[in-house]
Amino acid sequence: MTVGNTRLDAMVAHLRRQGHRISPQRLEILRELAGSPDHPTAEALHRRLLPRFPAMSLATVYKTITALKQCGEILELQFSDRENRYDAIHPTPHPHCICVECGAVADPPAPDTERFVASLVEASGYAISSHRLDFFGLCPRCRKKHGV
Amino acid sequence: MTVGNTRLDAMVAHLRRQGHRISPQRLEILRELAGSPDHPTAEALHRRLLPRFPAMSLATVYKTITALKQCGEILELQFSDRENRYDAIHPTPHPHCICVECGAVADPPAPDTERFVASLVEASGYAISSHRLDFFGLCPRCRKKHGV
DNA sequence: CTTACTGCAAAAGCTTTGCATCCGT
DNA sequence: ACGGATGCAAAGCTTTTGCAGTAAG
Repeated sequence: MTVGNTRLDAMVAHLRRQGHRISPQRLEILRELAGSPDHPTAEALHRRLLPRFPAMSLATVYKTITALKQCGEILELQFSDRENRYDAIHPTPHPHCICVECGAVADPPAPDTERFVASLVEASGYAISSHRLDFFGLCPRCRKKHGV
Repeated sequence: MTVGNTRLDAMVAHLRRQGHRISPQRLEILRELAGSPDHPTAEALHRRLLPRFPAMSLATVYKTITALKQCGEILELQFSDRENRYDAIHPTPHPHCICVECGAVADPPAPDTERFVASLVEASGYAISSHRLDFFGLCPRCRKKHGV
């Protein structure tokens, strides 16, 4: 059962390489991120770790996220009307599906993203370096509840 | 010189139809939006209108934006680390280019957006109703400054 | 040992809300 | 006249920052 540490190891290594230190709290935050495909919020991470670190501060979570952003080891999905969501499992830009009812965020089976991005990059006149592709709608579970 | 009022008229009509009233301030906010292809922030709108309405409150701008959102007559580009930007000229989802240096937002000559969106909608399992396609990079002007 | 990290509390930044008054319709 | 709009100020939420103490390397 030593599989699945790849992402964790990569994050730890990259942080160390950048001069960051790995405290027990930070290690657990990274582990939680590496094992959370649900694109958690900072608060959700904090909540999940409180049992293990009853004194952990939410600021510590944010500071770790800041370090990861600086390393390009986490993707931040910004929202102005709710908490940001994070994806440290796939830190490079890719499409997301966001439920307008329950807020769930998922990685859809991405189709020909490459081609689409390439064509826009070419036509834009901008020197594109990154992108964000969000799709809003009802997730499968909320669809059932509404019979849609 | 009566061209270009189409969007303004549509916004006014839609707001009226929803029971909203059109005050002089509100009319000017709508006019400013209809004539601003630069995706202004709420504060930018406020700033541009102050000469005409020295007592206008920023809250009034936000309240008008809220009414427009309710009517689907404005597109809101949310950000958590800077002010939201608004597009009332093209209120339906479409790609945007955002300059990571100066913050400029532009509508690129969109390519086959339809096909891309359709393919993702189909594969996602979500009942997609809307989307947001952002591309980040240097705008033409900032490219020159950096010789990129 | 040096310097980054932690936890707490305060601050910051943008958007929303409450309220009295004003004004569209 | 009725009920929405305005302006001001206060509140709200999420994220960031300052600081003294602690601990990683």
